[in-house]
Amino acid sequence: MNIGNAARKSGLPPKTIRYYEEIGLITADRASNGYRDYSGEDVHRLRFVQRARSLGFSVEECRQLLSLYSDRDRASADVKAIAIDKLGEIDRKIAELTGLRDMLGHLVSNCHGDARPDCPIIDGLSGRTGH
Amino acid sequence: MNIGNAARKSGLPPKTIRYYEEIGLITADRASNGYRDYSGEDVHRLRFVQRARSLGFSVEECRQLLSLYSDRDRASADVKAIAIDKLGEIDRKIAELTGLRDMLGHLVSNCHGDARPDCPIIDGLSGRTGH
DNA sequence: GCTTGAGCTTCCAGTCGCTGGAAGCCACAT
DNA sequence: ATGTGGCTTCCAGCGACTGGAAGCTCAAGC
Repeated sequence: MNIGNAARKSGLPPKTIRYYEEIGLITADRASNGYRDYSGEDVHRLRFVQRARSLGFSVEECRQLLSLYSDRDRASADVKAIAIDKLGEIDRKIAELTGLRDMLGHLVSNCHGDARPDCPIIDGLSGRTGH
Repeated sequence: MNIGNAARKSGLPPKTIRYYEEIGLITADRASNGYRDYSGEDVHRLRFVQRARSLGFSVEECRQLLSLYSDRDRASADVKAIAIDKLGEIDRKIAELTGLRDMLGHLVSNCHGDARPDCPIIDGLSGRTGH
């Protein structure tokens, strides 16, 4: 199967698939004409990576997960450990963004937003509290 | 004031301050020995950018905000528009991360996490539902 | 058989926002 | 005089792609 097909089936752009090969994440066979040739299993791995990436795993984590995925004898605990780490990271990120949202939301709601130059958002950013 | 001092007062590393100068965000005077020389107002701007960056504004947005910050006659509505955009972006990001968290959390809680190779996380990523 | 267009190949460069390191100048203390 | 630390410049690299150029291959239409 050509790269375009594999791209359609995996949900990854061809460029990205070539990049993954370049960094040694998922390498394909080559046909006699030099084209990359993807098997069903290759596509499976590509989709696996696509899903893992969209779940926030880094490419390096995908590499780990792929090797765990291929290892029929690995313990589920190994996988769970990685996933739990990731979960904590996501939680931290959500908390950070929520704090950020509250602060910015506060600034926005205090800004009258008209033609006058007086602006609590700018004041807040500049460190002046306005009190 | 030397760059090290400005760095301490603004909360930005010297490297970052030089980078900001390189991209024309905040440029400092030069002393006779070639050292960058920061005024109190410069430090104010640096801290302004530091805060805006930590609130999730991109460097380009900081550039806009800085020009609005320096413009005594701009309308607060101009600033508010940028901030509201950013707020929507942050909300979208939070929603995305929350969905992600739920999905990954679901996978994790279904994984027994012991020495057995059977693992719902891997199965979930590979597209097999397990039903 | 020839042309056309799409799809494939490689390689190089750019994105964003820094960050690290090397090489060399400058300032101040001992 | 010597050391130490801070300053300067420039170059390279991070992560994860993405865009573009130049050139090869394939399938279809005439």
